[in-house]
Amino acid sequence: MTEYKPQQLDEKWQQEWTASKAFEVDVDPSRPKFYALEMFAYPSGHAHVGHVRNYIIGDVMARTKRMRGYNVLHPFGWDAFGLPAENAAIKTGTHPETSTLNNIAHMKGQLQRLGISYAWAREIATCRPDYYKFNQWIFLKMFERGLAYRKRSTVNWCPSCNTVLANEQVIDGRCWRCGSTVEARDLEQWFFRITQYADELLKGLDSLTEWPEKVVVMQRNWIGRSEGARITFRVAGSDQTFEIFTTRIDTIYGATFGVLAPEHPLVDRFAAESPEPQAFRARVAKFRSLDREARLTGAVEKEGFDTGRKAINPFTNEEVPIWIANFVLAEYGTGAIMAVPAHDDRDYEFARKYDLPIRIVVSHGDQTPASADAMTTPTTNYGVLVNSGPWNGREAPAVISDMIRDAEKRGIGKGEVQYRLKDWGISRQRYWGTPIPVIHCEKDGVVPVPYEDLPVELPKVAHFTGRGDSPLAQVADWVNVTCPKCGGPARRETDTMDTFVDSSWYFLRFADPTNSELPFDPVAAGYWMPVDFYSGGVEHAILHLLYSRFFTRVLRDVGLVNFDEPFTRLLTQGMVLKNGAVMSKSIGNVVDPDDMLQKYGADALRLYVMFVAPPEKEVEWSDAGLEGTFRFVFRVWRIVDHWAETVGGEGMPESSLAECTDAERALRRKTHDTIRRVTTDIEERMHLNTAVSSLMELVNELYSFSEGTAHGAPTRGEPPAGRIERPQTIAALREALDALVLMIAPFAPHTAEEMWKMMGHVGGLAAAKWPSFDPEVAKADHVEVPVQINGKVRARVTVPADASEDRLREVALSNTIVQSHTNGKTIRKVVIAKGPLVSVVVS
RNA sequence: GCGGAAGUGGCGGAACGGCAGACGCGCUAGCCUCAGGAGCUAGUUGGAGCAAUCCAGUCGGGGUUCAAAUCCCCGCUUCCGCACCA
Repeated sequence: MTEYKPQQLDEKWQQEWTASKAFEVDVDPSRPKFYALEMFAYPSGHAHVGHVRNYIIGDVMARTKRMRGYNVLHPFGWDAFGLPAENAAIKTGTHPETSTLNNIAHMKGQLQRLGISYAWAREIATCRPDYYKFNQWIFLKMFERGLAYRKRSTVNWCPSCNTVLANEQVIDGRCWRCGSTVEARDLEQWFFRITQYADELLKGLDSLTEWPEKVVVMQRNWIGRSEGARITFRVAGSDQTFEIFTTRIDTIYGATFGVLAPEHPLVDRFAAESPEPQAFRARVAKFRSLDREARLTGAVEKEGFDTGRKAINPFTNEEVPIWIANFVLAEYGTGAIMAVPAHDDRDYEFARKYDLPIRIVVSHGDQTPASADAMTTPTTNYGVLVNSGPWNGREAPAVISDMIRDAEKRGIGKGEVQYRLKDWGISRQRYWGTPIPVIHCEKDGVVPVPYEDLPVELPKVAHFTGRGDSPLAQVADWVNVTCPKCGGPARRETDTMDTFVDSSWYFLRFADPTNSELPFDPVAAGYWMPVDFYSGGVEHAILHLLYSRFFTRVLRDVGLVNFDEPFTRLLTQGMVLKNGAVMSKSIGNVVDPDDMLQKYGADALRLYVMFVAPPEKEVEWSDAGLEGTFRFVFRVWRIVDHWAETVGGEGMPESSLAECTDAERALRRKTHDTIRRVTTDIEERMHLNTAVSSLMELVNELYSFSEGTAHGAPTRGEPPAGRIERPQTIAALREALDALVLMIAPFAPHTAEEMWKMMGHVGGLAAAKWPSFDPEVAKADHVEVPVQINGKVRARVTVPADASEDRLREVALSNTIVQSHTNGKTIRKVVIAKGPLVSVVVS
């Protein structure tokens, strides 16, 4: 018996694949393409099994599709810019570039030891000038189109990372990366106008039928479209006005006060005009800080004060008080609202607290309280309007569009759509990122760097302090330049780009990773894109995936691509836990794949990770489970080794089903049944766990079948003797073993390659064809059909698998057990159901 | 509060309205072995029975159907996302 040494097989075949460039590909319009991609990696230093689960999932898909005849692009790269490397530099003095390149080298080795079939010739790293040059190129295109712009604004500032965060990067008032409490700061920032694509990004979600519903919903909520109206209120006794946004204009007759956000522009004017400006401002300031504090802790106490000013409701013409309160958000809508306490939870809470008037204007029949005083909770559903002048008796939603039309006619408002989505702030006051390619000239202002001067390369900075401003500001000979327009003295922009810019288009770069003129060749991208199968963590459900959809549309408008959606099918893989927690260095529960490779080899590890649960589910790591799949690979190895000499070879002996014994027919049937199941489990359902279990069943069947032959099943130290002469037996075994080896290859590629050779085949597995499914064989043999009487299975009958329904009915009813149950009763119905199953109904 | 997903053995999980618990882990017994944390065979939802077999059973309660883990309604629980978005 040939000894099974997984570690040696890993090494042997990995070298072979590299030498033969087995996974490198070129554009080939004559073949169907398949683009399999896993979210690229941040080079943190070491990949743990949680990370590699994702790469194995993608590799199973890529290897399967390759054997199915597709021209498969399966590349990998590094999301190499980012704060951790810079923070490490501050701590240890190692330059971010040095540590990043070291980390990449180590992690690349890990992935290669796992046997992931990447086209390494296409490897990219975002920190290389040949990559980030095109971040800058795309930035300039966006600048030309007004999609990149600069504005002063209050931003989220992380005091620990010393940089700005996008709204998406603030979670519960804390930095997504380090968990520090985020502060507000006023800074000049660069923004990408993603809001211009808000509606398109929202509508595009409908076409993403192969994305998890959950991710689509999260994006839809994030974009947060709401239809309503913008209505102008005049301030009584002045020419000042302010606008409010509402989705419930039907309740406007119940607006008993107005509320401004503390940051609303009118607040400063009110303060200035008030008798005691100082006191006024102090109160506002309190709400501003309160607002922020409240949002951090989640303890939300609504507070506010009456400005003493009145607003005129343009529908009722009555004067209502204007308040300032912490619960109105400056960033959303117009930063001001009409408060309708009878029909809005927040307004109701506020009105009760400060004893403001409540007026019911929507009736819900019996449910409606007799008076506002009797009201205990606001009613927020649509209903019939009351106390609403000419609109009484009308009903929402129909009345809403009529009221908007009326407001438009009278010039006091208009219908409007609001989005929760904000423009994307991309400026970061850090070193390790893409320099923003603009120059600030005293005379010409903001001047874009000319295309021919790209890339603007990062200068080598020797010293990292981690204080305040961008480290780039201290590199004088880099910062001080001449203006490209006037030749006068000028300074470079010293902020760098958010690293999410890097990851918003990298999937396109893989189509043409060495292009020095353009981000990528449109023809190459046209062939490979869109990504057919994309997998990664659900933590990127909003940020990365939304930005990538945005960039794809921008590049479409620039003329580089001709499609809208970059990722056809998305799989969000679940995390791997150890002792109930996500693996992390600080908890000390990291499972290093290299330890597992040492002990069991790549194939057992790959099989285990695929088998333990469906890919999208979270899993708990188990050493015992890994032992189990190791035993399985060993079991496969032994059965192949046992028979290779006896039944191996190319071609297939003559064998018709009719000549087969029952056992041979059963094995052939199992083989084809397994082919069907494994193929659909991988390609259609993405149930990689059940694909593996089907293969285990086939192996079990092979052992049972072997028991029935003169050679027996493989046991330790008993090599099979002699040859099998019967062609039907050879055919059944060879067919089953070939199919097994081929289908296990995506999961256990090293072992499969070796077994393929043992079976006497020439040429590697990548070039071999996936076994083909024969439905005739799959349904051969007799089948046992259960017979149900009044919903309960009472008997089983055996019929040829191709028996007609009439024949099946006849056999079932003649069965003795069935007859004992139906004896003397009227048979009302006999149904032949799929399954198959005979269902008899008696009275 | 709003939105989403899900509740099946000791455990991970199977079952695209048709024999519930495939496959694996763990456990039990036997075989083999100098030995085994190796291998092979059998068993493993609960209850009754020597047994063939029977009864109950997929969070709880109703319903649709010849047939429900699966579809519908009500309730409970868990996980996840958003969270003062007007």
